Amino acid sequence: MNALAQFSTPAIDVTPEGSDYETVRRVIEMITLDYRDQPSLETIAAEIGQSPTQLQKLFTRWAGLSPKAFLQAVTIDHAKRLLGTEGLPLLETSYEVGLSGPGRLHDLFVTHEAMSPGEWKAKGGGLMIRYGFHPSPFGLALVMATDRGLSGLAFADEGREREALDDMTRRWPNATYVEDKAATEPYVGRVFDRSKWLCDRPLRVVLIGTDFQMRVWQSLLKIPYGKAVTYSDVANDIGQPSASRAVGAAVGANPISFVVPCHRAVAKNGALTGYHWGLTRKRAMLGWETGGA
DNA sequence: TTTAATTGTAGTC
DNA sequence: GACTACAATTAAA
Repeated sequence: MNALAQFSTPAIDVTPEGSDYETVRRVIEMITLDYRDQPSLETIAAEIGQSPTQLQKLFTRWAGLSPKAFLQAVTIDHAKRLLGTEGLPLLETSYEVGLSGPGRLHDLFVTHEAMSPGEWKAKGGGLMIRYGFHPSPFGLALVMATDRGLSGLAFADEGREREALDDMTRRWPNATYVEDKAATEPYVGRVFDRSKWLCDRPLRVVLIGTDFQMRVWQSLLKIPYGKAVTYSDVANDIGQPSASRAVGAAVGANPISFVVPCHRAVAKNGALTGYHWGLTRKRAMLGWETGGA
């Protein structure tokens, strides 16, 4: 229970970046939710308690786009464009990776190892997972790592750290969890700093899930930066065209969000559908990538 | 816009 | 094992 108390303490201003996202999140929420009666920047600023100019600046610094441009970047039209051009690159690319091995997957150089639940249960029963909370451009990030590589990445709103932790530990109940910020910290820098994406040393991740989920995730890893695919595209890619619904479920179960670019999967009509850690965050990621590209 | 068809998971019995 | 509810869907009426 002591640990609990520690988590529930709302960390108000962990870092500048952390609180920035909180502000940005609210802005995105407002302009996307009430797109019908498009609140002006002034209205939003007033609501949040900041001056319009200040807000404008903050937002642009964060996303690389003005709020207006950002809004446009997450519209259906834009998503459609990401989908449409260049035919079907996803389907062309063949798997050059077996179950495990290095690969140039999207723009992050990632090596992934697959582990089935059975394997996990047998071998991973006593496995230790180190975790830690770190600030990220999308709020507080919960990072989990085994000695073989990154195994989980989740997000938490401020004060909700406990929820995220529960959500992740529930997936692999047999593991031992130890808080160890020092061990997880390096991953954060690597993942959220785009300048470090191209690097000679691959990022090592460990995928834990069923066979089907693994195929889905590997498929997602092939989506290039700034592109998007539909759930049925993925379903096609793994050879089960009618399983789009199941693909959705598998995508949602992805334990390493962001690294596995689940935010690049959209519905067929271009709309952004659900997201485990909040639709707003999905929009934020997509917009963020658009801005930096 | 509502509806029916669909598939892999996880939980229950 | 079988059965059921559920999920980031989709195509069709």
